Amino acid sequence: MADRAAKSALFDEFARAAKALASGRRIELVDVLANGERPVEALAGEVGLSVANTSQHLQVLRQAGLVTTRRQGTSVHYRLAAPEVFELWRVLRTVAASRLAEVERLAATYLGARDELEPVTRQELARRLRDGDSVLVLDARPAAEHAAGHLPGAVSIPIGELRRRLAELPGDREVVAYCRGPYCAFAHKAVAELREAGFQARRLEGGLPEWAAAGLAVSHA
Amino acid sequence: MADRAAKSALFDEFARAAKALASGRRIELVDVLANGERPVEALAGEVGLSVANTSQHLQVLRQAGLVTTRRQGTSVHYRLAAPEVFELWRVLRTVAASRLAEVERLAATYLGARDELEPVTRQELARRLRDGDSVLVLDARPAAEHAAGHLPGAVSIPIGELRRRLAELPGDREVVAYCRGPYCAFAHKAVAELREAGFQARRLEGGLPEWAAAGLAVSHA
DNA sequence: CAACTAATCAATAGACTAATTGAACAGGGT
DNA sequence: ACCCTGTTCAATTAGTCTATTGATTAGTTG
Repeated sequence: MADRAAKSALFDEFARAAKALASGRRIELVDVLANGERPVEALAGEVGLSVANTSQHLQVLRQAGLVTTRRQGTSVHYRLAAPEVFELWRVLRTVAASRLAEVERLAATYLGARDELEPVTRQELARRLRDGDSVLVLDARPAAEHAAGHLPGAVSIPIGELRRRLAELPGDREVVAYCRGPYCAFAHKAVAELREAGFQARRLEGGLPEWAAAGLAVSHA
Repeated sequence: MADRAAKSALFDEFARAAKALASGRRIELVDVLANGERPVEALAGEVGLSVANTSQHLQVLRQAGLVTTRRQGTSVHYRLAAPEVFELWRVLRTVAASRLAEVERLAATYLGARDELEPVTRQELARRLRDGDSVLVLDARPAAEHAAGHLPGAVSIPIGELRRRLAELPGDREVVAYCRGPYCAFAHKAVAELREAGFQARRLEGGLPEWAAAGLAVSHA
């Protein structure tokens, strides 16, 4: 039947969207973009590729409808085309993490001995913030991502600046650090550095995108 | 930093799972498998490929952890490795459908003038079944999929047999037909044939997997 | 045990695809 | 005009992907 051709074409189109995510670099880009829009040059820096190459990857994502752009002056800002795109990435990593032992192993390599310490759940942190509990929330992401949205009351200290800005932190409050998500190393590193310096510190489960997706308050101030 | 290599390896691993879905034929396989386990030969028939080729595609899915197998006698039955795999396919098609105009166009080509008639919502059908409302639920999928699980009280009439089995249907009850999901043509065709024959017929929104994922009762009797 | 069935494997042809780089180009800002 | 940021192009290199064929393994049946 002619149906076969039509059906194939339709499912190939779905495959196109999957193909856009069939590259580690493009997934990294989506992971960063889940934290807010960024211009190409910044994205290139984040994933460690040339601007030209990053631009190519972004075109692939755009043609698959996963990201859109906004021109501001001379720069072009990319962002996820819809919240479902983050959802797609979230489900993808869930499936991969639960099905591929390899992911577990590589995550441990990259993030360090994972979960040596239980992370703080979103629910718990939300409750403590609501109750005015004494806790310092630390945003370990780059300043631009903090500016695009962050946890209420969070202090922005990009991971690279943490060591020389330790003095800014009060020693008597527990620190809860967060970053881009479960596969971002910033918060892990921050916690390690803080504990080494004698602070009481823990990591938040997930990152800002997960916090926002859970419907919790995001501050833009 | 050495971090880059570790990070790349980790995200490449996520990409592996996406790559498994980066083929229209493999997505078709997942779509069928969401309706219950099937042996290789049956799957080959469904997607219109040779058994050997189908087996190859299934290996790709298995290595990505999306499906698992069970040997029964001489045949090997494949099934989705976890409910999240269906969820992944569901989100993927949602993203693709809302972002790619092309999908809309191709879906119309394959399924025919889509939604000439509003489909019955799951909620509405569930209520009518609960209330003992007069409705005939018709399962247009192959008998094997019906056997693997179906809507409560549904009558199994595979689309290919419908025309010569019209006499079995009572003329005084509305017929609600369903199949594998929103991109399966069986229910569309069934409704067209039924209406042509003078029946009052509508399509259920989504198919069995969506019904099950919504937590509604699935009968195996 | 031989014959048979279902599925997988191995090898391969052929056709594409993908990632990347550097240079040229375009749009907007100063 | 000239600079900046991105995009596009052309070219290179290195695969990858699909589908096919024929051989092979695992399990069943007479």
